[in-house]
Amino acid sequence: MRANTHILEVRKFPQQIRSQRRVEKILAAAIEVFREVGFETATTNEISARAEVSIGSLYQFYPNKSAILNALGARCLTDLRALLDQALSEDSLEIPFEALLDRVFSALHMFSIQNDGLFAAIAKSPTLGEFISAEQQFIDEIIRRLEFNLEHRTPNLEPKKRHIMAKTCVICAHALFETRQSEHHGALMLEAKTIIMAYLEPVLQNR
Amino acid sequence: MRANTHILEVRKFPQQIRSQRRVEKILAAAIEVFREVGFETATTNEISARAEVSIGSLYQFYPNKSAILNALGARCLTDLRALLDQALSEDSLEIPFEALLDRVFSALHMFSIQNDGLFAAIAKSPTLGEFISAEQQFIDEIIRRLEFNLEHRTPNLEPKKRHIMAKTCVICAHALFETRQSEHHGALMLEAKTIIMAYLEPVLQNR
Amino acid sequence: MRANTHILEVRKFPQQIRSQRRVEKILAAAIEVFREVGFETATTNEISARAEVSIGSLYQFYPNKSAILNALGARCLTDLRALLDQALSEDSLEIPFEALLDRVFSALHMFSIQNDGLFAAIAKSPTLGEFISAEQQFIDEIIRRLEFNLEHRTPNLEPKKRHIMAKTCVICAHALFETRQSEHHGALMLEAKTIIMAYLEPVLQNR
Amino acid sequence: MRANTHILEVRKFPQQIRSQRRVEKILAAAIEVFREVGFETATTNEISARAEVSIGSLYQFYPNKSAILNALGARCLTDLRALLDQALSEDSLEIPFEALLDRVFSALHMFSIQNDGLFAAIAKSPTLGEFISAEQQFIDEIIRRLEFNLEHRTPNLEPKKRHIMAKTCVICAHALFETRQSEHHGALMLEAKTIIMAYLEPVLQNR
DNA sequence: AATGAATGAGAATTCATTCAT
DNA sequence: AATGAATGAATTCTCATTCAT
Repeated sequence: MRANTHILEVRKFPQQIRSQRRVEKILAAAIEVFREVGFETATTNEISARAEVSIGSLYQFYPNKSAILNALGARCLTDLRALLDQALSEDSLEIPFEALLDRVFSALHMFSIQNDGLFAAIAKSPTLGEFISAEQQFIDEIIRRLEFNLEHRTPNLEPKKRHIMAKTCVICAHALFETRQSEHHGALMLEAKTIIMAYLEPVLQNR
Repeated sequence: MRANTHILEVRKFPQQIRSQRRVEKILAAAIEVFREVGFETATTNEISARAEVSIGSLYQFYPNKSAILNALGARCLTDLRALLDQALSEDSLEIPFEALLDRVFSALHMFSIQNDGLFAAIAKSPTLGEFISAEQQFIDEIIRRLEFNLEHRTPNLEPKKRHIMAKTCVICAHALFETRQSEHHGALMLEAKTIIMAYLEPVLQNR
Repeated sequence: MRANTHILEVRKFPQQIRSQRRVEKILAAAIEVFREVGFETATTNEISARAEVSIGSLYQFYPNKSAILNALGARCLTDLRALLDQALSEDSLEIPFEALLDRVFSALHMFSIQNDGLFAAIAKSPTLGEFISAEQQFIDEIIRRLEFNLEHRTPNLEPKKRHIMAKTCVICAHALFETRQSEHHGALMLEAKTIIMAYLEPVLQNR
Repeated sequence: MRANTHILEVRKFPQQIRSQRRVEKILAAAIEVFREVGFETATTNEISARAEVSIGSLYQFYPNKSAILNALGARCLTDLRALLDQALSEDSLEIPFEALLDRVFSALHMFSIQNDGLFAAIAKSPTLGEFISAEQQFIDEIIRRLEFNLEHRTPNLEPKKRHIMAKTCVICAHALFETRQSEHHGALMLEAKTIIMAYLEPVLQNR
C-alpha cells in the first residue's frame, strides 16, 4: 500500500486522477438523482451513495448541494458553447440562413441528447438563482449570437425589433426542444426550423 | 345549527363567509409563497402565517401541502376554461383566423395577468404529478381546440401533420407568454401572433 | 477503511464500539421512558435526550419509534429463549416435574428481574401488532415446550386437553409473575409453582 | 321551539333525558373507539363523530379524554359490584365452595361478555393512574371478598397466607378470563374453576 | 484526503381543547 | 346548551452539514 509511493515523481498524478474520477462519479450520480426526483427532493446522501463516495468526500468537492447543481450547469454551458462555436464558425455569415439553422439545430440536438433531461430538471429547481441564470445565460448567449448573425441578413430592421425577433426565435426553439417527455418530440424539433424560417423569411434579405 | 339564520339578513352564513375568506387568504398566501420560493421550499407554516391563519386551520381546509397546490391548479384551470369558452364561442369557425388569434391571445393575456406567475411557479414544482398534469391538461386542451378549429381551415392537411402544427403553435405561444420575468414580455407576447400566422399562413385555406 | 487496524491493538473498531454503546444507551433510555409513560406517550426526543444522543442518531439506528420497541422485544425474546434452553436441557424429561418447574421458574424469575417491568410496559402498548405478537410468541413458545414435556408425563391425556392445560398453566404463571408493582410479588411467584402442581398432579404419571 | 316550554313543570325532564342519551351515545362511541385503537390513539373528535355529537358537547360532559375513560371505568366497577353483590348474597358462606365459584364465575362471565374487550383495552392504557386503579380496585375488591369468604372455610390458615392464596386465585382467574382474543377462550375460562379448586382443596375445611 | 457517524434545526402534520356564535 | 371552526403546542422524522477519527 505504501510500497510504491516513492518510486516515481509522476506518482503525484494518481491522486489528481482519482479525484477527477471521484468528481465525475459525483456529478454523474447527481445528474441521475436530480433527474429522478428534482433538485429540492434530491439528497446529498443519496448522491454520494450512488457515486459510491462518502458524503464527506462529496462535501470536500462541493460545499453544498447547490454547488453541485452549479457545477453541472457550468459544465452544460461550457459544452454548449463549444458546440455552438463549432457550428457558428467563420462562414456562418455567408451560408444560407436555412443551412445555418440546420447546423445550429443539429448542434443543439446533440447537446440535448447528451444532457438529456438534465436541463429540464435543473430548470425546475426553484430558488436557484445561480443556475437558473446559467440557463438564462445560455439562452441569452444564443440570442446574442443569432442577433449578431441577423444584423447582416436583416439590415433594414430596427435593432430593437431585431432583438425581439431573435429572442422570439430562441424562445420558441427552446420550448420545442424541451418536449422530451411528450409524444412527437422529434417532429416538434423539426418544426422549430419551419416555424422560424416562416417567421424570419419576410425580413431576411436573401432567402 | 343554521336556526335563526333568517332573522337578520345581515351576516348571512357567517361561518361560510368567514371560511370562504379564510380559504381565500390561505390560497393567496400560498400563491405568494410558492412564487417566492417554489413549492418544495415553501412551508405550510409560512403560508399559514402569511394568511394570518393558524396552521391548524390550514390543515382543516387542505390535508397537506400538495392539496393547496392542487386547489390552486384546479382553480387556474377552471378560470382558463371559462375564458377560452368565451373566446371560442359559436362564430369561432367563421371569423378570420387572425381575429381568432386576437381573441384567444387576449383571453390568455388576461389569464396570464390574473394568475401572474403562479403557473410558472407551479410548473417548476418537481414531482408534482397531479398538478403538472393540470398544466399539461390545460395545454392539451388548447391544442385540441386549435386542432379542431384548424380542421375546417386546413382541409388538405394530413391529420397527423395538423396535430403537430397545432402543438407547435401552442408550445411556442405558451413559451412566449411565460416570459414574465424577462424584458420585452409584452412585445414577445405580441410576436406570438406574428410567428403563428407566419407559420400557418401557407396551410390556411383563406387567410 | 479498516486498513491499519492491526497496527495497534488498542482502540479496536472504535466506531463499532461507540456505536454499540450508543445503541445500548438508546435502548436503556427507551426502556426507562417506556416504563414510565408507556409506548404511545413516550417521545423519541425524550428517549434521545435521556440517552444523551442526538435525535438524528436515534433515527440512524432505528427508523421509527416502533422499531425501538421491536428491538427491545426481540432482545427480550432472545434472552428468554437462551434462558429456557438452558433450563430445559437434555434431562428435562426425566427429572421430577416439580424440579422442572423449579428450574423454569427460576429462569423466568431471573428474566423477570433482568427485564424488570419492560415486558409489562410493552404489553400495555396498544396497536403494536408486531411486538404484542412477540410477547405472544414468547408465551406460545413456553406453552409449546410445556406441552411437549407433558406428552411424556401425561400419556393418557387427550392432546387437546393437554394443550389447554398447558396453556392454563402458562397463563396463570405469567399473570402471577407480572405482579411486579403489587405487594407480595415474591410470594405470588412462589404460589405459581403450588397452583400449577395442584392443577397438574391429578394427571401426572409419577409425581 | 320555545312554545311549549312553560306548559308543564315536567318539561324540565326532556333536556335531562336528551342529555342522558347524549352521554350514553358518547360513552358507547368511546367504548367502540377505545376498543378499536386503544385509549392513546383514540381521538375525541372521532368519538364525538361516532356519537353524532359535536365535539363541544362532548367537552361539556367530560372535561378531557381521560374523564371519558374514567366514566367508563367507574361504570364498569358499578356494574361489577352489582353482579358480585347478587352472586355473593347471604348464603355465600354456607354453600359448597365449588357452587360459590360457579356463581361468581358465571357473574364474571356475564360481566365479561357485557364489557367485552373494554377492560382489556382500558388495561392497556398507559399512564392512566386513575383508571388503572379502577381496575385494580376491582380486582382488590374481589380479592377482599374472596378472602373474607375463605376466613370461614380455612380457619387454620394464617391470615397472610390466606390473603396470598386469595390473591393468587383472583389473579389467575382474571388472566384466564382475559384471553378473549385467543383460541379456546371458553375452555380456559372453565379451567379457572378447576385450577382454583385444585389449589384450594388442600386448605378447605369441608369440600 | 477520506470516511461516515453525529448533529440538530426545521418541516409536516395531528389533535386536545377553547370559544365565538 | 350546542356547535364546530380555530388554535397551536407537541410530535415524528428528514437531511444538509460538520468533524473526530
